[in-house]
Amino acid sequence: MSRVPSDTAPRVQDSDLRRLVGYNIQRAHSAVMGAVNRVLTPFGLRRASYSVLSVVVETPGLRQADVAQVLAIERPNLVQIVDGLEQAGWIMRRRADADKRAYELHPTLAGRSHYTQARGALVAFDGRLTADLDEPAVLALIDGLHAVEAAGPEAEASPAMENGEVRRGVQTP
Amino acid sequence: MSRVPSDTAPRVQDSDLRRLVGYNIQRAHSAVMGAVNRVLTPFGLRRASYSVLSVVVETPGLRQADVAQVLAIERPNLVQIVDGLEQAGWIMRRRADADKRAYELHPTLAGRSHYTQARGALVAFDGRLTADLDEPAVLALIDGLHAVEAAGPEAEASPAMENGEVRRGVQTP
DNA sequence: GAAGATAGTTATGTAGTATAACGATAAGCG
DNA sequence: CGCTTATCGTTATACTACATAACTATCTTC
Repeated sequence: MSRVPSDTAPRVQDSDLRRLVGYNIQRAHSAVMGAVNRVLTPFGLRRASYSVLSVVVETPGLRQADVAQVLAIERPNLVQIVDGLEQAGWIMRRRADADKRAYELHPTLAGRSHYTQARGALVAFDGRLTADLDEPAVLALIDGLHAVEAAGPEAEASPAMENGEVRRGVQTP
Repeated sequence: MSRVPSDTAPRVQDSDLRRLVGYNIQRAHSAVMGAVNRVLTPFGLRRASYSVLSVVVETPGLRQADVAQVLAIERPNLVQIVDGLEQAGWIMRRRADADKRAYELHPTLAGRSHYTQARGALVAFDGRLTADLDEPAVLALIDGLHAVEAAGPEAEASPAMENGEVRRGVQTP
């Protein structure tokens, strides 16, 4: 070891990026999601199917479009997820009497039980993620993430995109 | 319109998921990253290439493997990113005299300038993401994300709890 | 009853990321 | 020294998540 720049301190070479909330979200996301999947895999679930099962157990009778909106996923992608959950016997599609196009989603008994078990494992894992934080810090973290999520769509309207065009090269690296 | 189950309040149907830090990270991530890309696109950059350019400007002379490690991306994926940045004239590959296999990455003058401009736009956008939070809240958010990122890999080890583990954080009733 | 909107579905595309394996060079060890 | 093993950059490839267009059946509206 011991080559290159300054061999003194363990300098962090992404300190510029670390000031960006978005970069920290991305790093935390990629550091955590693989592990979440590995927690859910033994239950035959993925992140998306777990979240759908959660919503269906929590609020039975929602239609697929409602679930898609709640979870902010596209309806086409929801179809296969619901297929999988239904074939596993954890939820049921029931035609809505008010609207013969729509399906209401209901959990089965097995689905409720299975969700409870998976949730136990996932909540335990999630708690370990924040083991180094006290409770106010965890609440501040969740609250901050929620605020960022809410601000996300609106923040990209460029209010102060003054003068000069910056683009020079036409590259796309 | 107005057909929902109980038409009283705008009930949140993912409250069970909202207690999970991981879920909030995922939602914030998907709410923000598209916008980040749209901020960077006018500069001919993507999230990954921006982060590489940032590290190369901040710490010139790192080798590709070092950059990959700093950014937690796989070396194969770094190759095309460096290709793009080099073809755009923003960074250079320089053979390391100590190791004829390795390339040291250095920013060009144009690269430094371009990075400064892109960073301006991105920092402005990132600030808008947290416009609803005061500064302590932003610091708590970043700190919490960093803690989660650090805990991520270790948190998935054994479901078998070792000795007295203090369970803090948010629990389900 | 016709026109347009909506629910679920199918097919398909794209971006991000991960893995295996290769040639070239380096480092370790007899 | 010569052999083995490890590392650097690279290529090719695969998989996952996510997004869009368009179809059908039905609903809504006038």
